[in-house]
Amino acid sequence: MFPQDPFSGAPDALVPPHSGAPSAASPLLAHLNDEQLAAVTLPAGHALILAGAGSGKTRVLTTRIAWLLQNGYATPGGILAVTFTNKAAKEMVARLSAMLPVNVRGMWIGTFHGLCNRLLRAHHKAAGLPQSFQILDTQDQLSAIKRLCKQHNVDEERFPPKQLSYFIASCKEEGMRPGDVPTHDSDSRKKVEIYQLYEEQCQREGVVDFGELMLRSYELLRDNDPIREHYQRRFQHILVDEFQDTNKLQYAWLKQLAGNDVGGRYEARGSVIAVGDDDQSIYAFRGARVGNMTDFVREFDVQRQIKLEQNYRSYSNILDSANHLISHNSRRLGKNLRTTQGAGEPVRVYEASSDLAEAQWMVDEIKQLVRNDGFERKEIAVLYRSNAQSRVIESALFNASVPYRVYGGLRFFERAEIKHALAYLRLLENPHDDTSFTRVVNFPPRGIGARSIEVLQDAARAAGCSLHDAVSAVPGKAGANLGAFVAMVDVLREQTQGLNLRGIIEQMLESTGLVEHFRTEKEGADRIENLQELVNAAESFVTQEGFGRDAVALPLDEHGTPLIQSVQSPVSQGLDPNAPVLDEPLKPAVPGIVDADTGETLSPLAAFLTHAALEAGDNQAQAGQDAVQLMTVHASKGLEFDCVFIGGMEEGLFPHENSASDRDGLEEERRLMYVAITRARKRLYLSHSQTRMLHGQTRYNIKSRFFDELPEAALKWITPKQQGFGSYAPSFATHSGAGSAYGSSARGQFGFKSETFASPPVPAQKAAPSHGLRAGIAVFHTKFGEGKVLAIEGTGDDARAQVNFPRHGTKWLALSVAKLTVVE
DNA sequence: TAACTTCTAGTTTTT
DNA sequence: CTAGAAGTTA
Repeated sequence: MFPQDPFSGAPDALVPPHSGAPSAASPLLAHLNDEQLAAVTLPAGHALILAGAGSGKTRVLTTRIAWLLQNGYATPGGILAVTFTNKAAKEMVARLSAMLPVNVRGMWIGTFHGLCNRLLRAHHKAAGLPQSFQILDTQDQLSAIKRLCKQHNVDEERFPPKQLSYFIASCKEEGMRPGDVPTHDSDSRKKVEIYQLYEEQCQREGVVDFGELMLRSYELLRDNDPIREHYQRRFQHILVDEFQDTNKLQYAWLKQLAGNDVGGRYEARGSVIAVGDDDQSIYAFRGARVGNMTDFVREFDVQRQIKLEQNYRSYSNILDSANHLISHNSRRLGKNLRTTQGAGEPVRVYEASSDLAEAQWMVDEIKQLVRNDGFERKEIAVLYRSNAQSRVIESALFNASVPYRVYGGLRFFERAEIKHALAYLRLLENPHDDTSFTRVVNFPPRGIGARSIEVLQDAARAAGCSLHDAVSAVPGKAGANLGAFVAMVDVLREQTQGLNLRGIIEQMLESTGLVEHFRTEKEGADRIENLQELVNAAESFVTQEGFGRDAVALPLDEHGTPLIQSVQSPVSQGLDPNAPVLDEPLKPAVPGIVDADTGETLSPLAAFLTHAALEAGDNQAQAGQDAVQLMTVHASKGLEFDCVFIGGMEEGLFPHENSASDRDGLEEERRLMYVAITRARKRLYLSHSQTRMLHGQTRYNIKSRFFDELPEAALKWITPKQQGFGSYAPSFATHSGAGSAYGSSARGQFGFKSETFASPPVPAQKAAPSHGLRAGIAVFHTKFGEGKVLAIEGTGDDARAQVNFPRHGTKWLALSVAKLTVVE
């Protein structure tokens, strides 16, 4: 059945039967549908699982692992499961420990970055890093680059640090070191030069950024045969979640773990199972390559592909809408979700006159859903394409006293006061961390200004040492102040020797004067509270899972042979699903990260700092509250709600104007819409608005093209005929007032407005163009003044004109909304 | 050094 | 419009 034995060299006992009915008697496999069962009990070999939204993907992944263990096809140590987010990794661990009464110790389950971190700590020597290297987050990386630019007199106008940071991150994602980056002009040569300098700086300071974490561990595996082969031998079963989101480097990393390039031909040892959904690929903009899915099938010679198309989440009106929409994309692997649930409520579509009116409608609707239909507020989500849209909705909810929660703000470990505290802690670990040094050298203020720091930096560069070591070279008062700072940190380091993590942090908060500083600040109370929260976070980090539970990387001897043989204990032992679950608390008995060469463990402080960098923490408090959930569509991926509102369904917004120009961009927007729709279980509401405040200007948007790609039968337009009155409705009158152009005839403005505003399922009246406009004529707009019509497009409500205004540039205006008069 | 003013740009984002 | 950054002044 298989062209080559994928398990060559592996113990026979680990090979699942290539055929034969799975033991359906197992309670593990109960309640799985045929597709899921097939995926869970896949025979050895590589496989691609196309898991549609709401098809029980996580369940399949975890059950697969449990099944492998239970049947003795794998040992915990032979399993590596990789995800993108900490949340997904945690969920997998949680579900797995609920399924198996055995601890998950021994399995490598984590994010790409988390696993890379573990690998690099264990083999830091081979990777050329200090054991307690620190991790730079995006903020830290940017400030490191800024510092570098200043030092090397880089013109920040021509090379904005933000752009450089993006450039460096992209290079690393492509697997390129400075020497590998093609250069064509002086600009790109300069960028590569800065990239090189940045690398040297990081190396000197003992820090790595997120990209480096991936790239360095990829290179570690690639260039170090014993280490690579050790892990290849160990991980017989590799499972990858959200495979459609992997970038080039992550895929290459997986290939290193799974097998070798043999004379241009790729031979994978273990079994790689990639789970993903090409229709939910929404991160191409940050380097994700959906193409990895087809590459995987080709390069791993994948013999088995399973589609999970049974959806357990949504009613069919919602699902039909999703299917119909996504069918407009080309280049799909092909998948159609189905459900056994009924049609459910139609998808409701609403047209508002303004963004304010749209928000108000949402609030009214939400109140009804809660009051009349008994939905919980936390089961109602409002999704939008871009963050700017949340404001109006927030204020409408606020004014109506509806509790809400906005996702996507600053996260706990990203808060300024927390970053300051962490910087001090880092300096305790590594005095040469110049990024942390500069962050807190004058915070709280201690009379060390920009001038002093400049002098210090020059001295450090001249001596080729860290800022910490260069302090003594700075003369005068500045030098004295700097000396006092360094002495304070050094004393603190002495004082905290032997203290536990909590003690270290409390001592630090005291000695550095951080808490004292915020006591005098007006907004300081919250910050002090957060610092207290940091102590709590450290406390629970030590006592809870996380620190201590993880697998120990097997130490290797100089030939790369494991010093401790992986334990081949009878796996069946303790795997009886009916066995009582041990409820002994997880103790930090075994340190999580061990040096493979020395057996040295990472200090609790270093481990906590790693944790802080890799897991920025939940954003915003009151997570448990019964509050309406507000978030971008991107942030909603992986979540589900009873009721979902998708606002701002307008051309230019969704699909976004920056993406609508090329096909790939538009297809990603469509996938984004697909993700948004499939979040809903029971009710789905779509809305668009005729006018919207954006960048301080009123924009007139026409409704999204995506409406035309939804099945008419599943939709219901609910815009009331009377809607559009009151203060929110833009007047249809011309600039000279309601009376002149249309007149307040017998028809009355009510009748007139209702027809104009209500958006019936379209083509009802396809009357001749009533606007009387054509290209070339001059028009007047109340806001923009006089302009010239360049083009007309569409009919009826969709009609819009491109007008060039001398003062405001060329704009597309929806004629059903914009106040245009023909200039005689 | 800190408070104040002016300027500018403005999708999506995890690790 | 409005947040964040850069520039300016006491």
